Amino acid sequence: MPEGPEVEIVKRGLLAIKNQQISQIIVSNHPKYNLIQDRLSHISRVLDIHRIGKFLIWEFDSNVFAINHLGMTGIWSIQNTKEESNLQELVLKKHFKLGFHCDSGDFFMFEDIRTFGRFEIYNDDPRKFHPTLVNMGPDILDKNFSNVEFSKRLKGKGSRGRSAEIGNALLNQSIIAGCGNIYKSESLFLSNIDPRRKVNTLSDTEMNKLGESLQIVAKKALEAGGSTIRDFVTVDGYDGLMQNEFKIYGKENEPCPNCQSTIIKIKQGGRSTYLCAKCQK
DNA sequence: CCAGCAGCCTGTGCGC
DNA sequence: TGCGCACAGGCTGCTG
Repeated sequence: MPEGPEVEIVKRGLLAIKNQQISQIIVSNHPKYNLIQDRLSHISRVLDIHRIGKFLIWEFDSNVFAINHLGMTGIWSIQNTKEESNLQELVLKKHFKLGFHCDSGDFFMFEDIRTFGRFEIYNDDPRKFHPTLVNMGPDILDKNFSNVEFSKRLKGKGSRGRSAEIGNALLNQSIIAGCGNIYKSESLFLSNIDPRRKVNTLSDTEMNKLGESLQIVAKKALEAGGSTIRDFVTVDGYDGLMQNEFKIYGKENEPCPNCQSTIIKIKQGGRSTYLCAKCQK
């Protein structure tokens, strides 16, 4: 579901839980979740929530951490439960997975339709040792984003460079963190680069331009409150507006905003990719 | 080390 | 109205 900017927006909303007193943790019976109840039994507060790429890292008291990923359809929301019946209703919802009930009455609830999401408990900060997190590439929202580091990872370690298509490489989080299928198409369009180009054919100038474009698109998405195609909403239930700003994503058969030629849709690695074959070389 | 692919899931929208 | 199919914003683990 969400890419880096959407996860950042979710994180900012969730920070409302910081330092609240958690009175009750409710976990669904789903096999992916039913074991975490015990491992959360000693926690009473959230100290902080961090984002790394599309992952949220929850930092609780008692030295407990969680790796939380929204997958495609994970949704956090803040619900009011002044009446006990409200709470019962919420936890019975079909895709309810996990919830933190606070003394204030706030109920922080995680739902996940396709259960691609995760909430896994650790006794140390997983950013220090979890391979996926340790190897994460530069983040598209990082103010100190390094084009040098991005290019280095894009080129890979072999002398011949990567043979993957750039459209696929941008979904590799160890190359660039926080980019997903939508912003992939948007930033390649902004860079005038054809998604089918092999990474090892890109010039340094093109890589730099791509690095810049990724940041421009991500920043714009963040300011627009994220993209709501289907499921994404803020924790307060608001849709994003970035989908109204798309230049290319989802615009098959529509005219290119630059040159008016017809936008095409192709399959790359099983995913839809949109491009203007005239503008993107 | 790298590229490609199946698999994990449910819901929706389309054509027939 | 119902059925089958393709598709959906992501990641992991396996193969070669």
